[in-house]
Amino acid sequence: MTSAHHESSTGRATERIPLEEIERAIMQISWLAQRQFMQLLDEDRFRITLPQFYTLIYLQQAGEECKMSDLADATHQSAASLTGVVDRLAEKHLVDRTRHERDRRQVMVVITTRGVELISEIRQARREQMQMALGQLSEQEIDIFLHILDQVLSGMVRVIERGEGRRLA
Amino acid sequence: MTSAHHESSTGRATERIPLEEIERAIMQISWLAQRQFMQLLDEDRFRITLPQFYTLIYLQQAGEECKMSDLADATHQSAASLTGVVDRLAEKHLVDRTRHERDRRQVMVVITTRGVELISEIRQARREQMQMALGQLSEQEIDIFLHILDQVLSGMVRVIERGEGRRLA
DNA sequence: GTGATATACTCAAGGACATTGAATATCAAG
DNA sequence: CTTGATATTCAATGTCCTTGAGTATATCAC
Repeated sequence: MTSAHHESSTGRATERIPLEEIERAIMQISWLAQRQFMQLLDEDRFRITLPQFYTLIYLQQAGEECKMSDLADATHQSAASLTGVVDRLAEKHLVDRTRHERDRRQVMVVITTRGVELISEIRQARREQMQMALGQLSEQEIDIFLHILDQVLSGMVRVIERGEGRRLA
Repeated sequence: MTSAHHESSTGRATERIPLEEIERAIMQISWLAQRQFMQLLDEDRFRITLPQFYTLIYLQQAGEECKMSDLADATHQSAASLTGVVDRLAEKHLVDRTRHERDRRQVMVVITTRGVELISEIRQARREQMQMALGQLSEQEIDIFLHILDQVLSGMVRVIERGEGRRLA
């Protein structure tokens, strides 16, 4: 799995369609990104998990307290699963749980100052890793890549939301 | 988390460097790709997990039996973790474990015919999802994207191998 | 005002997989 | 034969995923 283009460098007898190549590359990047990021997050200075991290990221971007149900939807986690994730984040004082001012069924979650600081440190460490990984790309390539990544991301959001809709049906 | 470019569409007071944007986009794509793929793999017709899938993919690409230690390295899983993953794959008759012909410490793993078939079906289903996600890209964009993805992947492999080397140090 | 229904979140059970450290079996070198 | 190294598995613990159920609360219809 060390080369994304391995099979294509062999004979051209079987022409590869580019979408398959992209599928494979995204698959490998997703897996590698996940394993690499797990290693980084497991360092002594951080000690959080991927689901915890993405939950914090969402809360930070939201800028204000969130409903558990919105947080679950946005991070594509089930409500049951998210309850435990937020439990562990609260134990680490990275989030606080509060009540909705009017609707007592709803639990609100907000990132703490400590949580914001942790996210900031993690992103700095990530930036360093990413710079190592992407250092060979030209500025033009970076701009094009970014533009296409946005479109890919939009497409993926549509697909996953459709999949979740189908599951609720 | 529904727009990869959300913050950039706000005021230009704080200029974003493209590497940060790429970092964020890759982070989001990784997370979404993982959640989306988990849903697909959990369908009744497949019923395997991400670690199981990537382990099978590697075995299929290897084309022959692999040592457990090589398989662990290539898939970035610990040997202890891989033992359980291979246990469960064997229970589902997707892999077989055999002995090394000379070195009895080594356990060899090979994908079965049934495993190859499952991988094939999953990739077909993935292709359909990816086509939905990427359908809006032009052929030129696809070619450029693929080219850059390969470079990104190579860079990430270097980073993760460096990280694992540091851990062994 | 009451009962029915829906919503929001949590709990419980079970399974998968991640970690660390130890155990066991085997191989190679001297 | 001994010693050190290697390969894999085991055990304990923690995290997170699922499904289904439980509890509290809000809304709706009459």
